[in-house]
Amino acid sequence: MVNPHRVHRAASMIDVARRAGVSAQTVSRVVNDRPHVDPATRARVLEALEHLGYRRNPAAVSLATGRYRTIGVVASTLTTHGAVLVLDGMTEEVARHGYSLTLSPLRAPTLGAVSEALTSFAGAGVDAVVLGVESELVRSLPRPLVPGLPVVVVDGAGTTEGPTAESDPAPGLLAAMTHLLDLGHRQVRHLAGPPDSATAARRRELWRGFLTGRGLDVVEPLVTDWSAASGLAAGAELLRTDPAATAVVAANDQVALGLVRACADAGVRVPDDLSVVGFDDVEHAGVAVPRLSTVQHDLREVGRRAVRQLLHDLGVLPQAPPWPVPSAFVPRESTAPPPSPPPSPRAGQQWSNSYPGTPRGSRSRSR
Amino acid sequence: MVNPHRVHRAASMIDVARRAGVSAQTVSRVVNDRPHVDPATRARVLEALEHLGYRRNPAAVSLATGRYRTIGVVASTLTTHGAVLVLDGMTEEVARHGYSLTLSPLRAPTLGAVSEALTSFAGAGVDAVVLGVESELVRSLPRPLVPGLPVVVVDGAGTTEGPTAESDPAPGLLAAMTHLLDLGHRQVRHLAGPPDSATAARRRELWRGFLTGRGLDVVEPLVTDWSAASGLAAGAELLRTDPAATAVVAANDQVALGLVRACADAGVRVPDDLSVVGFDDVEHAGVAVPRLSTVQHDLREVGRRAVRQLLHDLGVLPQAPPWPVPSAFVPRESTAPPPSPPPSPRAGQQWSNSYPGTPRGSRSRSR
DNA sequence: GTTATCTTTGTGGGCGCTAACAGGCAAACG
DNA sequence: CGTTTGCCTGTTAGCGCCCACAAAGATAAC
Repeated sequence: MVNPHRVHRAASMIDVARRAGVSAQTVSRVVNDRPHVDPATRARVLEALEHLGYRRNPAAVSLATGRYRTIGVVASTLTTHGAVLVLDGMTEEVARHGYSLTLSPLRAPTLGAVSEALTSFAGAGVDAVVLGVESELVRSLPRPLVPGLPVVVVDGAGTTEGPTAESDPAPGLLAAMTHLLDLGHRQVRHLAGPPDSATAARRRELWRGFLTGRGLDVVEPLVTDWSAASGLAAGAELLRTDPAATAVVAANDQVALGLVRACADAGVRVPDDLSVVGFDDVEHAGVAVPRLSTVQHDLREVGRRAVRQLLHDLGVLPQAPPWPVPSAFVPRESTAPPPSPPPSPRAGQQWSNSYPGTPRGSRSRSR
Repeated sequence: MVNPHRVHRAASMIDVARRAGVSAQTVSRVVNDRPHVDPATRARVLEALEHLGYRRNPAAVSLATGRYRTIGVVASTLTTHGAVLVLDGMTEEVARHGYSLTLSPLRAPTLGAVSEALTSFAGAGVDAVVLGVESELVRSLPRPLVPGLPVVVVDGAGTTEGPTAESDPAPGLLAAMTHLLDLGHRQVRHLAGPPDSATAARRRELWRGFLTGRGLDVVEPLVTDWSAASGLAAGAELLRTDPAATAVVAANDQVALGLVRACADAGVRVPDDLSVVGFDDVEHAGVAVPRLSTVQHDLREVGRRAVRQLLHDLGVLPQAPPWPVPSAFVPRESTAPPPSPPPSPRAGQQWSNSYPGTPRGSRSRSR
């Protein structure tokens, strides 16, 4: 026998061609929906395709074309809800165009790990890459990241080269600040994200700019790592050291929720004693006690557009998507007027080493 | 010129072979770390590999070997935190073995969509598949799902064929129930997950079995879709229709948190008036107000083992991982003794059409 | 010293597909 | 009526790698 007996070998183009009485090339044309095939021939080929249950071998296609129809994702971690939403949006969009998504984990958020993941992708079956490393360190990577490999950085605010896939915190955050000021707040603090995060920096500077623009007090923000636990810790410290604050804008919802917890621990009522604003509008924000006023942005859309951006860079899509994706403020229950007429912005009024959890002046909420 | 000038073509084995003065086959042997290569030759090849920055072409390898070193993931949606953790664990484990993960979305949780995703994977560059569709419908798919394609169903409790990748809710859930009974609760209700979810069924039956085993009252659980919103709705209804309940075990944390919100809306204090137990121990459970007592299980580990299971099925790993992954109860603040001596289990004491939000007998918490 | 065995290396073929080109044929044009 | 143009189809030559086998030399066995 010429061909050894193989169990369950999938039908190849040759098999289909044989059955339809045409050449493999014609089958290829039909499969790829290319012109210059006689309708009758096409019908015969389609029948053979169907009958044999033909599925093209992606490895062979990739080998012949040099294209993989795959987009790689380098994500520092899937633990933040935001990253997941972006990923979900990418999955969705990618499927729409017949592409696949390949995940590469990145345990350590170091430069070496990133460029290693990048180069491993470079030669390894990926046409483009989404860099989901929200950290300033991406800036220090040499550009272009990988020659000939389109890369889009998600939320890499401030990178000079090319568009970055991100949502614009300005509309929502500014609306939130305006809302707080309209309510009567003059002491609006910030619980910032990690120092090396471009996203965190963006939100922080928006907050700072707004306050200085109105000539209001800017107290250096406490730093968190985006987590609820660090929000709790930073929140407790803020309550202890800065009793003048009547409102806090947190870097994200988890931090805001941690702060709410810190308030509960300290006997500070939200929103009666302290107004809290989050960022992201995670699912839980809408059902938390109290329901969290927050800034909403469509991270799934960011993921979708990131894919479209890459597909455009690859010449698959004629149009690049617009950037950035907008955001909006969603007022809920965690914001209210300040408890008492705001003290005139004068310094030196801090209690140091007061007991944590000291209850502060409370008055019933009036709306 | 024979070869047209190409920009930036990656080095192939032939290029490496030429530089090292050997044949491509020898390079292949070195690259794949196979024996029967002279140490000196190996060194020369390694040098050439390094110098040319060689990376093997995965498409060519796959074409030649028929293996893809890739595991496909069919996930109904990434919106539940649990699914994300499992995915994260898989990503981690897969990387450890030099495999990749490919994502396939599944918008509609229908039989057709699942088998379509499955067959599309079958011919399309994947050695094995993780089915992350937590729904009974998977049971009704014909077995084997795809001939010659190892498949592992995550949390597909009750499927007869092969091991399913899951955690065992029993230890944690039973400990939680015991904890509630020890506290003095006799009216323990359940807010169940969706009816077509095997996971939800498992938890529900564990709850029911425990109660009937002790001769306690079993009130049919209200149904949710895992979301906080549905937990809020079901929670409100439970508070309205079942005032005898002193404790509720929710299908997951989101539902539990929704219930807590419903309590806040209705003026019911947690845990003073009602004890609440969640399931999953999501990040927010630990900082919620009150901190949620919940059942913790290592979903990342489930993901890791799912991959190892598949790798074992493929003959890559000699040992299959143990199943299931255990769970444990984490008591926190949302559970306390019932507000008053539990009424004797007698029926006919329901208030119908009482006002939602009617405050119920409260007493200060005593621990 | 001769034969068997092992190690080291190379050769040819093929995985399934596509790109580029080459014909054949019909219609359109001058 | 010859030629150009367009459509349809097939041929050839790889893409980069791995498998089976062959061939050489080195070593061991007798």
